[in-house]
Amino acid sequence: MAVKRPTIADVARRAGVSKGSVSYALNGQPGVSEATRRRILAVAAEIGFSRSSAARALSGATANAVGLALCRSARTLGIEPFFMELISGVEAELSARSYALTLQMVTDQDAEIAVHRRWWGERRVDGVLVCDLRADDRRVPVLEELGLPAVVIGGPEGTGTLPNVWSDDAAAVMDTVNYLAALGHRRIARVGGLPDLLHAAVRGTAFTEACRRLDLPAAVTVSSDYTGEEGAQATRRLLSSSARPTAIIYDNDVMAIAGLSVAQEMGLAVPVDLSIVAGDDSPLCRLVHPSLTALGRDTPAYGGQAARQLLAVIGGAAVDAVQAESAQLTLRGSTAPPPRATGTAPS
Amino acid sequence: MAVKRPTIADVARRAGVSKGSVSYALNGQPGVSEATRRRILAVAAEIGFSRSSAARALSGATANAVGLALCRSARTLGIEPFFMELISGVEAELSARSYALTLQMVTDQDAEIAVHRRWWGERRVDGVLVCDLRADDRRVPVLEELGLPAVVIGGPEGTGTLPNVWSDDAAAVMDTVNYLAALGHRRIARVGGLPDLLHAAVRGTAFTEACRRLDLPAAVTVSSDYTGEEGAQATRRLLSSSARPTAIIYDNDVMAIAGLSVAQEMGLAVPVDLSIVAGDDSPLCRLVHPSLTALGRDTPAYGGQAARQLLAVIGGAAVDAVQAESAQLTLRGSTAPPPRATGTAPS
DNA sequence: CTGAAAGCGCTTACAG
DNA sequence: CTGAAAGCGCTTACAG
Repeated sequence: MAVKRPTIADVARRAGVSKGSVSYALNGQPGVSEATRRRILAVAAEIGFSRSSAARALSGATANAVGLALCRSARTLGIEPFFMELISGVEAELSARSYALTLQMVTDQDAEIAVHRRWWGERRVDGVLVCDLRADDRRVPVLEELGLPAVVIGGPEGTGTLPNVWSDDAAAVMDTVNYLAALGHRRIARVGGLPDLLHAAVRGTAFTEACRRLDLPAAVTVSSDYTGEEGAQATRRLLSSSARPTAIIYDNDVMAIAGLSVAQEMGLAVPVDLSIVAGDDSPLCRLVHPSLTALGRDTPAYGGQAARQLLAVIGGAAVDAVQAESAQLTLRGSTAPPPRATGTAPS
Repeated sequence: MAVKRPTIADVARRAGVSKGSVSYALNGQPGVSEATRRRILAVAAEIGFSRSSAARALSGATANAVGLALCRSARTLGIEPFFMELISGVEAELSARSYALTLQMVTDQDAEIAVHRRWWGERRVDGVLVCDLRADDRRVPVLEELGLPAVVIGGPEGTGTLPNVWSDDAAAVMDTVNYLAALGHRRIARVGGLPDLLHAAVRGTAFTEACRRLDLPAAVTVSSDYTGEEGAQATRRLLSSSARPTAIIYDNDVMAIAGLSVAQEMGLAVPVDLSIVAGDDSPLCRLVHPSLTALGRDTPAYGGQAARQLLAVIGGAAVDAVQAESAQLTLRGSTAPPPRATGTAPS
């Protein structure tokens, strides 16, 4: 038996006040005495009243919703812990402030832009979060033009006038290279992510630069799409080359796990013959044997930070870029000094 | 520079018709000539008009949104491909019909019920999807009472009058046990999920029943919370017991991977000394070495099915339970006949 | 501090 | 087929 939804008029009638007073009481605004406010709130709670989000949105208030469009396939999203952890963090922050999260999957940047335009036209969301920033990202100017509050998760470059939350990926990669070099590795390779993504490019540049500084030869980077398949394929190629690397850095956890399997199939022991570092830490890295040394950070907290910033922008605050903590290297069982036999002899 | 959002009045003015006509044209309803309809749609497209979702919702139409509350921690959600794949499937179906997905994380069933009540009161969603059905699930009577359209992902028992999408978990488990028994395994154990969850209970019962029919001794089930930690712990316990199982069935993929690592740590070769079956298939199962034999199904399609059903309920259709395909066993490298030495001698 | 009223942008009977 | 108008449930100036 469907229940009838109470409206603000029901509350007003039962409390013996006008609808306006109920609204003021609910919004915590002046205009009602403390006693009246209490009575109104009690009545509202008693009859289980919630204000219609549609009516609130229509009368000029906000939609109380934030949008997130994700441009990855179902399979990639499923297997990458990163996004779900990010979403969890975002959502926790939003729901604490009674904001809803509206999620949409898109297939490409054009579709995402269309979604943003539609959300804006429909007034469905008060603002959006932007992931996977690309070089000359076309979403940025559109959001600027629309005036739709937005926060970029990424950067610090390429965000236009939009505020952003970012972490220093370059530093994290350099730390990793330095650590491997300190162990004695000379031939370090990297399996990077989609080269179009700005953060992947930043990491790639940092990797090359770190290797150059340490005077390491042939800092090979192979690009991939973050899937296990491509991670495995890249690993096979690297390990079959004449100057086989003694350490490989992967841009995420899934590829690192795939790389570990490939090494094992090829009869290489990890970490004795090959060291592996996963570029994202997640519980997956502790599941495999040996467990993987990984670059980790608190992804839910990162998402929460972005959500807080977006709510501030929506609230009209002037918001600057926020730098989150950099990823930290957690040492586990997949890294060790290189085998002596395969070390490059000093010339 | 923020752009002004066009309203239906802007379209009406430019097209030289009334607002009512624009509405009819946009809704594909009779009341406008074909020529007028075309002109109106052209104008709407030209000025980038989208109807305000708030205004539509307020004037009696639907919210065009569907809600999903998830009761798992950020970490669990992140590492379990199942939920993100389910969400992807749901979302793909919804966005094809211009419905939004509103997502919220909750900590327990009370919180979830509160969210459902609030969504209903706010008219924020037109219906909800219900996951992780429990015995005597308290969400069911609440949704029935509110009359909020809902579809349960699970069952077939315990769904009350709510329609549901389910797959035959019992059959899948029985298939698995039969397969392992056919390989020659006699001591099969199972690492199950949260015993409160109805589908975990169904699988547990099916497992016990299948073992009984095949006259297998000691069909041990250890319960867990689906995390790698508990999966590893349960595996250690099972493999340390005097009558060590020669095969273990895990209720998801993450625990199976954790179990594989534990076996390797304990010096057991998979599948020579121990066979492993993962109760969920995902790309993770192909990443590890050996790859895992797994019970798989098309999870995005399952979510899509649920979404279609919910949209039908929202549309006022009488909707029955839908049975999705059962999970199918995909044979990979983690299953083989048991070691002969450890087989139970015929008495 | 309180009440009556306009208005947000749609949809939908209701007359023409 | 078309137009004028009421109404959805709120918020918020505006008088009292």
